[in-house]
Amino acid sequence: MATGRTHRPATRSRGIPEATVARLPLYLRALTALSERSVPTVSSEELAAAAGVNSAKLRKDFSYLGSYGTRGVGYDVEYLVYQISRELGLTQDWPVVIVGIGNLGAALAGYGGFASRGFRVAALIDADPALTGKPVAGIPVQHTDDLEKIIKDNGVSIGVIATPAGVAQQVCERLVAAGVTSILNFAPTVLSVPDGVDVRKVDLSIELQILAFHEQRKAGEETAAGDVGSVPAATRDASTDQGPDGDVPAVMPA
Amino acid sequence: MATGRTHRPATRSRGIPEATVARLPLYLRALTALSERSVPTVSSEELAAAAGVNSAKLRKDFSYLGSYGTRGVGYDVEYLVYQISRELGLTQDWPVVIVGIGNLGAALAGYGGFASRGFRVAALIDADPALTGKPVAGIPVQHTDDLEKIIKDNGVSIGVIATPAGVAQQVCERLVAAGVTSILNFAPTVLSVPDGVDVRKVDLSIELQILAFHEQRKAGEETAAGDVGSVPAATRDASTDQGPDGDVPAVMPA
DNA sequence: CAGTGTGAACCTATTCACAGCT
DNA sequence: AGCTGTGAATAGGTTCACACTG
Repeated sequence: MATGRTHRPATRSRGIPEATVARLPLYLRALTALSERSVPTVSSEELAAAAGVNSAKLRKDFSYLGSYGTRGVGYDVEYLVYQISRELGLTQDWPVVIVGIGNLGAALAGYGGFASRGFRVAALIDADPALTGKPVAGIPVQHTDDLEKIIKDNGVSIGVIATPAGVAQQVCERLVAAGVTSILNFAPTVLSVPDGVDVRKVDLSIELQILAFHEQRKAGEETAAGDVGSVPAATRDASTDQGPDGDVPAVMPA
Repeated sequence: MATGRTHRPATRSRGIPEATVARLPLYLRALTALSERSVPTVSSEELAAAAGVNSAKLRKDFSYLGSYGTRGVGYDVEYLVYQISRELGLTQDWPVVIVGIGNLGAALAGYGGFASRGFRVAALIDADPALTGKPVAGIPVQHTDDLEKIIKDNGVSIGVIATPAGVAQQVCERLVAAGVTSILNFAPTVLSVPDGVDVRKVDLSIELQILAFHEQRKAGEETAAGDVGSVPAATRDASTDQGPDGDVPAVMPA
């Protein structure tokens, strides 16, 4: 409990706001779809609609990357795909380990989203000896004892924790000690990490609770229904980010 | 432009800020742990540490709920657990359906986080007839054909989408048409929904990309120690950007 | 013109710091 | 004395609206 690291001194990166970074993957996905349909250019309006954001926000976001559009025309799809990929660091290979191969870990291992876009599952790790050697999604599970060696041999800097909450912190510490500096945490617990390590968390139960809050409110307001102007934001979608560096972001479960 | 946006105070009713709502589940989890250890009271400092936030923020958050603390003492654990639970709507039962029982859907069905705290998996739904009737995590899978009936019979207002991206939008529309007003989306696609429906998304690949962004920057800064100056966001000129000109991608994840 | 790029206004969230209660 | 509750200050993010450009 000693380290109550909850600060995020992490140098306010020059440039790109965190909220923008969190949306880049969204733009990239929309652009990739356009690219596959061989669409050559898009306007901020069209792309924004596809990504579910408003166009002013999108233009502002892109302006942080540079001036990649053409006035009167729009953005070159291929070019933007490349620029965003580069900005996100997806032009390189990111080996990832998944620790905790239960139902969730196994599902993650098989998830296609990993394979695409530069992420590669370098290893699956679990503490259960019965699993050791058994292939999950085509990858043999390795034992926790070898965690440090696996991390180092594969040059892994991103770790995914899908263990029970009770062991998440200690797994986290071993990952960090072995050299991991980014962690995606699916365990329902707050991880404390040293400065310089990023943690993002995905928490199903938190997401449901947030939905329940709004759901309850809707129910309560039915009576006070005032047909008046519709609620704002059409294509509104849930917030997303909030993930400063080493501390409490809060989003997505799984 | 064209869009006649009727500006409207989103935060109707005395609103608890969205950012605060997103943290309440975190506090609740920490408080529940304290409760189980029979700790009677906590200070904002202690609770904040357990939840991984700073104490001023926590106190401010609680102040939106009312004055539930005692100056000079702290907060009564049990009382706070109750107040937050009530605020989040967890004192009632929320039947939930999961649509798409693949690896992920099955993992979600088995996830303990559901059971606790008022959420109950009312049904599992999948389009594959081969799955129909087969129990997953003890619950028999039902066929998509019966989706509307299931929603209505169970009074479901929260739906979880764990289908492939390609069918997520249409599943979403059926859920909404049947009466669901809150959706937790695990499919990597942007859902568009009518006003009044909340969508929260959980996207593994987005999270990884955000981590990759920061990871890349860490690597890049190892050399450039002094990041002092900081370029004014505005007026940034291209001279400092890595020249994208000549270098053509070539290898790009599709 | 159509559509980008961006200052400026606006809104939301975090942090500070201290008055006020127990 | 200790700790909450909160106005005020600050920082961060979004939206507006329009000058400017291809």
